Order: sequence, then structure tokens, then C-alpha cells
Amino acid sequence: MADESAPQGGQGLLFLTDEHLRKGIEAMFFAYRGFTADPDRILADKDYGRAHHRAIHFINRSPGTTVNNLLAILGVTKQSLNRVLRSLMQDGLVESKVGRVDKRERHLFLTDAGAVLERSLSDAQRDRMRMAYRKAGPVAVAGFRQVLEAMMDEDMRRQYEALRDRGRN
Amino acid sequence: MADESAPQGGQGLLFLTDEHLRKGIEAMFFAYRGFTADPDRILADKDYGRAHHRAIHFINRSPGTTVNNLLAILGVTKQSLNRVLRSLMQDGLVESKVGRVDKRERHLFLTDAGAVLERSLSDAQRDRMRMAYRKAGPVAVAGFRQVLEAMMDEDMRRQYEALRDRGRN
DNA sequence: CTTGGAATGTCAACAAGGCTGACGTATTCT
DNA sequence: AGAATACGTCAGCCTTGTTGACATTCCAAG
Repeated sequence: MADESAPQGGQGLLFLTDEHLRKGIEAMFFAYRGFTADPDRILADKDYGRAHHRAIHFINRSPGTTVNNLLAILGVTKQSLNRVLRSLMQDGLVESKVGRVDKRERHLFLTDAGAVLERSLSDAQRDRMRMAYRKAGPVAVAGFRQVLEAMMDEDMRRQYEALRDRGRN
Repeated sequence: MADESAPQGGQGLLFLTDEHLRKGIEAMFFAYRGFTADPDRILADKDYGRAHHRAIHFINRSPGTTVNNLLAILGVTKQSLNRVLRSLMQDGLVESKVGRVDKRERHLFLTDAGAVLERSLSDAQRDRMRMAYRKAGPVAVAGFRQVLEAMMDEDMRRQYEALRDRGRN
């Protein structure tokens, strides 16, 4: 579908040469650094790291999510996540509530203070994203998303799309 | 330049909503996991990690580069890089030659064994990239690259483009 | 020519944040 | 009642980032 490679006159696969692919790999490497740079700067002052950011992001995204849920999304072990959650709860940025229907579950929420931090982090990251999007234009952005989605593993893509759906509530 | 936003009938900036930007952020997060997953698997067997991969990649890319040079590209401290280089040299994957003109400098090269490992790593990563590119098509790929480049910091972009040029030798 | 500063790279020690393994507790399911 | 699930925690390990201290080399000013 959408085979727009024809215009390149018989060389429709030029974009698949090793050289071209390597440039894509390096672009990914450098861009990811830019992608995380702004939140990292904010977090450095506060004794938090990227791990805290990820937890805060997805708790904000899906308030009331369970620990297990978060584990699956972040792709880390519960011991690792627990270390992060413990410090966030001690500092009053995240709170956990015992589940009403299943009391074994803990549902996670940002406190007001947590929401403030989340906002400052995501503002910084969105600003950069917005700049990049504006500079590249909507057609490029559509392509950007297409390639990223094609790069994910199957199970990652499922989680990514589940988030996309749930985003509406 | 290239303002192709017009076709969306007055809503040319729809792709800049917070919601849309957030999806881009999450796509970046999940895609990067996919991006590193294959080399990580290969390296796990060998007592090496992502840091080793990065060093090997850029030494292969620019043979004879100095430690300082590599430092700037990788964006880590020299002490951190040194640990990685030491183990790679002990294992005979990388060798360093004292500079002829400036004896303070060490010029880095992959050995044959190092080149073999590099090949297996970059093959794995390229395979995934190739799949994604093929699936998305050349137009999407062009957009992908445009957005990534717009996401980089100024100095990263310079390094990225310097690599691009030097790639021809 | 010497000497002091800058540049380059090495070694040591520490912290963050991954990991595995083992275990305890509360709750739910069969 | 017993097995399975969800969660928390302790202990210990590894990778990979950090800073600090130091050796070597080069270069330029005196």
C-alpha cells in the first residue's frame, strides 16, 4: 500500500541502502538525546532521573493504573520500579490507593505536586517536539510517526495503541 | 519551505495539539526500545552493553578517531568511555595507536574481531530499520529524517552532519 | 632552554538504575 | 483448604554514568 517510491525512476529502493539506513540509525541516536535532554536538565536539580520521569508520565497518562500495568508499559522489573515509586510517594508526588474491587491492587495517582512536576516536564518535552514538528511540517510528521510505529515490536505497538485509545477519558 | 499543511483545509496546525505531540513523544519512547532491542540481545551474551555498542559503531564509522573525538560524539565523560575502551582493548576488539604527530593522542581502530562484532550488531539494527523503512515507504522515511534532525540540539546536529560527510572515505 | 599551563588519557571510588533471586503478606480464585 | 495473583522488600550484582586525582605530552612565554 501507498507505494510512492515510483517517482524515483526505477531506483525506488534507494532509501534502503546500507548507507541510508546507517544515517537513519545515527539520526535516531542523536535525536533521542535531544528528546530527553530538556526533562533531564529539570530532573537533575531534584535528585530524580529518567526513570522517575517515565513513571510520572504514564501515571499521568493513565491515572489509577496498577503497578503491574505500569511494569508492562515500562518494561522493567517490579523491584526497579518499586525503588522509583517509593521515593516518589515519600516525596508526596504519587499516591497509591488500595483497589476497591480487588484489594491486592494498588492504583496509582499523581498528587497535585506530582501533577505540577509532570506539567513542567512534559511542557519542556512538548516544546521541543512542537518546534521540530513545526519545522518539518505535517507531511513529514505523518511519515515520522509511520516509521516509528513500524520500528516497534509487536507487543510494544499493542501497548502504544492501547494508550492511544484510553487517552480519551 | 515545503508548507504542505494547506491541504487539511484551514486546520493545517492540527498536528501541533498537545494530544498529537504527546503521541509523538510516546512513539519516540517505544520506538527507541525497539531500536536498541536487537543489539542489546546480542550483547547480553557477551558481557557488553549499549555503551560498548556505541563505541564500536563510531570507531567503525571513523577509524583512527581520537578518544577526545569520540567523547564529543558520545556525550559522556572520558572516564566513562575509558572503562568501555579498556575492556574492548583487553578483549582484542579495539586497538589504540599513539599519535604520530601528537603523542598524547590515541587513535582508535577496530581489529578484525572487532569488525566482525560490529558487523553482527549493525546488521541486526539495520534489518529492523530496513523493515520499518520498507513498510513505511520513501516519503515517510524522508519525513522521519526531517523530524529527527529538527529534534536535535544545534551541536548534535553539527556532529551528525560531520559524520555524514566523512562517511565517504 | 626551561618552566608552567593546557590538552590528552588513565586509575579509583561512588551513585543511579537496571537485573535476579528469595521471601512475606494480603487477597482472590478453584 | 490450597494454589495463584498482586504487591512490597531485602540482598547482591552489573553496567554506565559521575567527580577527583594524577601522569604524560605538547607548546609557548620568559
